[in-house]
Amino acid sequence: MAKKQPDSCGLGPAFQVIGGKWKALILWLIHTEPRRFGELKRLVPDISEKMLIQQLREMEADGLVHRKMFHEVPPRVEYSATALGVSLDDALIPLAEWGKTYGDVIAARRQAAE
Amino acid sequence: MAKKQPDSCGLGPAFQVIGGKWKALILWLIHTEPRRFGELKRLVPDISEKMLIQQLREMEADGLVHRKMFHEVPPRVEYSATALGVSLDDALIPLAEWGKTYGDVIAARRQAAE
DNA sequence: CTCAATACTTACGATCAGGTTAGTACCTTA
DNA sequence: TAAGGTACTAACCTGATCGTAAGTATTGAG
Repeated sequence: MAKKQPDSCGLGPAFQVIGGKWKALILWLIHTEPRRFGELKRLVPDISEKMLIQQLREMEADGLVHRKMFHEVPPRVEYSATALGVSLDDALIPLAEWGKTYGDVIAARRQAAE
Repeated sequence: MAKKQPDSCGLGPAFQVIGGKWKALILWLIHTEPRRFGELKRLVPDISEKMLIQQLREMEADGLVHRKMFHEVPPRVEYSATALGVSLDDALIPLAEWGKTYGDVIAARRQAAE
């Protein structure tokens, strides 16, 4: 679970639910279409299975993600974003835009400072 | 320094510069008017001096914050947001709005799950 | 009768963000 | 002469976060 965040201006709760290394990326991947567990694993090759489930479970507990299991012969589970999850994803768009615009500047600056 | 973030959709760089427990709050406090070190300390009473300087230095290195020192008798330093810092702050507004809107829902949900 | 595929679960260890406490140098005021 | 305000700096420690590697249950294919 994410760290305690001080709160003024409402960013605290937001960072609590979306903070960490993987959650934003996972939410992004499921925010339009449902994805299976193994599908997500393939889409995010650097994540371990443990982390993937852990993050999905936490997001499910926070109401951002819906989990639907099919009782089939090879087990099958689909994860999708809830309305709350989609709203959060929308709120992240400007930040993503900022990153796309200034990411290179930041990277270069860090490179130079190394 | 923030954790390595995987990047697609541009959120990686953004989280790198604004991630962590204090940076967003600090940026918020200086994004309109310059603030002195001690002023920030008073405004964020729970932060330790070490963390405050550390975060300010990192944000300065990332070009979000400008540091101006006055060579005066009691030393004096003012921190202010650069144009880049202000643009990042703007990009955070929708996320802050989301937090203000759904923060209570999340908190209640976590309370219930405890 | 073993093997592969699915979606997990568990145990352990490493790493890193964050916190605590103390100390620095400068000058002013009492 | 001692205390206090300013803006730091440094050493050390804890605990959350993240990663690695292995094991689980089910069933169908070969």
